[in-house]
Amino acid sequence: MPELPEVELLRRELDAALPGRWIVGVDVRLPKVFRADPGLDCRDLVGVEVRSVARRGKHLMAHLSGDLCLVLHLRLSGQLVLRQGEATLAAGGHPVPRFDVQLPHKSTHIIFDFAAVDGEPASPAATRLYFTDIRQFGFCHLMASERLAGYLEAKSLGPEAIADSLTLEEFARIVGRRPRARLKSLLLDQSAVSGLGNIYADEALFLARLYPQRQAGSLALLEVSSLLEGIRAALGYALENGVAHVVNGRASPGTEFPRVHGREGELCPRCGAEIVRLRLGGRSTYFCPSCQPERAD
DNA sequence: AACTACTCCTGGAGGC
DNA sequence: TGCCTCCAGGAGTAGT
Repeated sequence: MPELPEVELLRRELDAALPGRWIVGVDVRLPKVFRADPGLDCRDLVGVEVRSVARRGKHLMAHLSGDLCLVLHLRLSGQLVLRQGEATLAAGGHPVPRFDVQLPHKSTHIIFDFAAVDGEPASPAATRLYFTDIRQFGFCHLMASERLAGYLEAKSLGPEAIADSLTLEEFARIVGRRPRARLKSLLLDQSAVSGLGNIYADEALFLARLYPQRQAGSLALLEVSSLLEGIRAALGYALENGVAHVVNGRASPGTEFPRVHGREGELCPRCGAEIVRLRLGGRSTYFCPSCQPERAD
């Protein structure tokens, strides 16, 4: 599912391709996925220029001319594909359906049309951004730029999981604030640290050799440090080497990343023990019972 | 504070 | 083949 690495890699592609382009049309095919603040609607996007594409946690923010901002959240299965004619200029988010299929299709809910930019032929192939979401949980939200800070504030997002500014000292403080929380739940809580989802939370705990059900308050400082390193390593690996490929809760065969998530019954790449699945808060959690023992020795 | 359960939704998998 | 049930999950909310 799109988590921080998927969203960040998509952001980079969009930020390389969209700024300077003007929106000339918006086709909202599924109204519930397009939200707007009072007094605004999708027609206000026509004639607006994209200035930059930013990210906070798993939220994408397109900063627009006219003091507007479009916030996107992909949730479970959202994806964005930017096409110019047949060519794909940017694509990311949930890998299903594949990025190279014919667009639009029945799960394409919003289409943004862009005008040609300077240097392109007078009538270039149409440039379109397709918002697709099989499960329809993702959304776009149009608001005035000045409203963005308040909007994000209301989400109570914790610090970015990969920010250099997230020091061990601060992370220890965050962990210490929820002493009874299970580690897995803590990592999924966007108000603690933002950006992790089910996949990378499992990977971070595996790298840190920590049992997902450990209570946060039971960690020694060295373990808190390992956990922070595990988070950075799991996210950093995905940002540098390509994102984890997991579909319907199963890791793709033949891949080595993710290492434990979606691999129940497979062998731990570190010690060879069998990877176990646990249901925690209604969510599947995968770990190695040998590398991540219940009690620290 | 921290847990569970439920909601939104579709598509894929497995059972029979 | 087809119908049924279950499962995947981010985040919000309600209840305990």
